Amino acid sequence: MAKSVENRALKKGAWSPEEDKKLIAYIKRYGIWNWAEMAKPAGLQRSGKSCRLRWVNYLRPGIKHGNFTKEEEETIIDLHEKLGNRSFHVQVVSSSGQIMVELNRWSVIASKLPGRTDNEIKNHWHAHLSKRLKYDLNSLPDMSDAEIDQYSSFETNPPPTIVPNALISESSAATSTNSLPSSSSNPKQ
DNA sequence: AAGTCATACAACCGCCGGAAT
DNA sequence: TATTCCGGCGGTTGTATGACT
Repeated sequence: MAKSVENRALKKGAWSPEEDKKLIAYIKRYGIWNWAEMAKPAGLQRSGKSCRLRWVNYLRPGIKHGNFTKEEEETIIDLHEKLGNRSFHVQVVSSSGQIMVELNRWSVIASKLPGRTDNEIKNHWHAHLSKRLKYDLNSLPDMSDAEIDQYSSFETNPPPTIVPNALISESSAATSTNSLPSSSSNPKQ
């Protein structure tokens, strides 16, 4: 199939207020139907991916900007610890039966923080929280490699991962707010 | 005041999975 | 069944801004 979008002369970099207005106006009028095709009639020389990212992360209604609260940071750290793997699956009960839905780490965390986007959480994690955890680990008492080997059982007892088959309702899956296994199911707790 | 460095944030790239054909 | 496209994600990069010397 031929590429449906002309990739030449696509604009990159920061979005201007005019571009934002164009995208918002187009989506208000026609809705989201195909990111790759929408940019051109919207008057934007942007890739579909760029438009989608801009909308999802900044222009979409309800997006919260600004500093993360302590509670939000704790939520991120807690969930990041639980969702160590890239993704997991949940079973969703729909009228047509059970279907499996894949949820990804950052989007799961974002679903727990209304108004926050996965990209914003990811950036905040890399910029702040990962470093903070790193420093916390560095503040642990000194142990030699031999001591670490002696007391660790990583080979036979790897860190726990999420048990994927949490049974959730369709309505809760839509917001993903109740789609995580409870913390009590995590052996680390 | 100017230059340098560190930090924060916006955006891009590459990849993958699902849907459509 | 195979192929192609689109949406979405994680990781990474680029740039603006502030702090420091």
